Amino acid sequence: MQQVIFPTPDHDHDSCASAAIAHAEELCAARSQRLTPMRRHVLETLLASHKPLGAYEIMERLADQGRPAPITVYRALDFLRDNGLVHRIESRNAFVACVHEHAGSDSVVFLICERCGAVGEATGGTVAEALKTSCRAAGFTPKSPVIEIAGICSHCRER
Amino acid sequence: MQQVIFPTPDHDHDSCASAAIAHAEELCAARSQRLTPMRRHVLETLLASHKPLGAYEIMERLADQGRPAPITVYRALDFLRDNGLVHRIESRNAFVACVHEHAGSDSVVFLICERCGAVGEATGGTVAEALKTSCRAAGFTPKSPVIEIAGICSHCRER
DNA sequence: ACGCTTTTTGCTGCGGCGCAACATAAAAAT
DNA sequence: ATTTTTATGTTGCGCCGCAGCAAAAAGCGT
Repeated sequence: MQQVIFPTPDHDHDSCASAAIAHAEELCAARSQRLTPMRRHVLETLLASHKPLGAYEIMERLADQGRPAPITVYRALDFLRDNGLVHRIESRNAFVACVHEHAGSDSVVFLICERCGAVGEATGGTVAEALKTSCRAAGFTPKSPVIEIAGICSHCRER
Repeated sequence: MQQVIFPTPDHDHDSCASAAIAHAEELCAARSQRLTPMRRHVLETLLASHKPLGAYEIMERLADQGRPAPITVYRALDFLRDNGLVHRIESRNAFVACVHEHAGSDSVVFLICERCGAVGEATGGTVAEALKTSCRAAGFTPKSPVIEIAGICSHCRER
């Protein structure tokens, strides 16, 4: 876990969100995928919160632009996930915007603060290696590791 | 991941189930917790399947003894989880009986076969260490790691 | 054995999650 | 401009998970 990205409570949401949007735009252009208004809105909503949001919560936050149906949000989320722009937090039935650029299909470790709800994302170098080795030993061919750790983040701990 | 327990398709369900029940009985006795008929039925159901089951599927499999309400199953599952006899598979909204005896609060790695649905349980020695170290580096205080890996088990791969 | 407390189970009801199936609209391609 | 593809809207439904209260069962002291 070389690189840990934990959003500080006081960082500049706006700039990091717009950077992420810019990245999403590039990426979609490069793949000739379409970052439609709907998909963009969903991504922006997640970026603005910096916390995991349920699909229905995303719906509500988009209510001003004409509240979309659940399925619409799920479809946008599917698209964003397929393109590595959003992750699903299984243990929360929720979604977060990805704040770093994935090199291919890295395994990612999520650190979920139980107090403030923030989600830190870490590229799991050592951990991924250990997992791969262990899977091989078990004759198991892994596809998508889900690693989610609940706990208390450093900012909350200091209080 | 020193010890990997993946149920072979041809192993003796009955004997491993009865062993697990015996263990559950001892453990509850030692803690003066009550392994009531309902709780025992739920545990037996999970042991008999050796695959993750949703709460509602457990319900159906108990229908012959008078189908319990969902909440009843959930309460039994809560009890069994509290005592480390059952795990929840977050990525599946389902539950599996624990087939090995946990030494305290080990972190466990679940290997979930996408083809046959079997769940291998592995004590995550190396992985757990790597995770702990990484969390410390990030200033994150971990509680309960959730590690679930989807893939293909060795038995299915050979076909 | 009796009442009292604690624990467990049953019952009713509800809200969140996730998507299938079909219809419509918008964008790309020819 | 028409056809083809892709995205969004609409309707509806099934699963998941539990709150809140009532009833029953198990432990406990006298």
